Amino acid sequence: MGRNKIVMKKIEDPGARQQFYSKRKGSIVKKSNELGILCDTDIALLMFSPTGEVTTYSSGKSFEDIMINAMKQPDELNRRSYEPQVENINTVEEADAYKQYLLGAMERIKRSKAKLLANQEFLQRNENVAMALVNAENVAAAGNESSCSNA
Amino acid sequence: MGRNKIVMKKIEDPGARQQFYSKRKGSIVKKSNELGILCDTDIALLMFSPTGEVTTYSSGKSFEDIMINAMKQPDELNRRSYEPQVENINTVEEADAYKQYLLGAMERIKRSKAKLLANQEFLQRNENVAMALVNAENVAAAGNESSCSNA
DNA sequence: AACTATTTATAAGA
DNA sequence: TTCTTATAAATAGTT
Repeated sequence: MGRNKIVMKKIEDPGARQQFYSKRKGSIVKKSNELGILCDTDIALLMFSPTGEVTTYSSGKSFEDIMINAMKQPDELNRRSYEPQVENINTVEEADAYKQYLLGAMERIKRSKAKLLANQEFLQRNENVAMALVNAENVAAAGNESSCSNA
Repeated sequence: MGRNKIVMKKIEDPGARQQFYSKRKGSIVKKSNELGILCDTDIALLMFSPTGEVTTYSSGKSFEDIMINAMKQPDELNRRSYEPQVENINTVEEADAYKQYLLGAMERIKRSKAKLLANQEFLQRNENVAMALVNAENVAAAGNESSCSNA
């Protein structure tokens, strides 16, 4: 959208390419932000500049939260699963870095799960107490007596 | 860009919201594709529709390849690291699903690393052979003799 | 899904 | 780099 139509081909001049990238990146982030707000939905963007600098954008939630949710869903556009294409890891160092990331993620998920289990147990215990109270109430009602307990 | 300016606020009518999402999603994917081509760079998109359907787009490489590369880089826009925000996992089942994903990723990365190490050893061995040949060549040259070998 | 009046994005140029 | 402006594109409302 400008003085001339754009030609869909790599911009060879590095300066012009970087300039183009900066402008367009901004608009895509802007549009994504609008979409996230107007549709109240999760959007995640990840882009590399021509010089290798990473930009992420995520609406509301963190980028990885959105990723985690996506892993639970089938994918509409490209049918690939979210499996690492390991061909793209070119050195043992890169493999190790990714492994470290995964180990960290595992550790966090382990702690998270422990917390969830603890919460579940707590809720279950509360439910048991509630059930006991309801039963006691029923018995009491049947006997036309009433009693209250906060225990 | 239309008959009226847009109001930056959630579209409450579900039908209108879904329609808006479809239109805008298309343009963001289109713009991202253009950016990927014109700048010859990696772009990854992940969006949820208002009804929870996931769309991903990735230029060239697979979505997760781009993710893996991004994990090796500092992030410009949002300073969050790519750590799972475990608050977003609400059930033990979700935690287990994500754990299974991570275990799979670990396994694949392990195999990838083994392959890389094997390749490195192979290259190292070849380099040793090459060095030996070069040395032999130098010795031969010093003695003004020449010999060829394809071994 | 198609049509347009308008708004928005943006390619070139300053 | 930032601003300006002519023009291309996107798109809101409508059908």
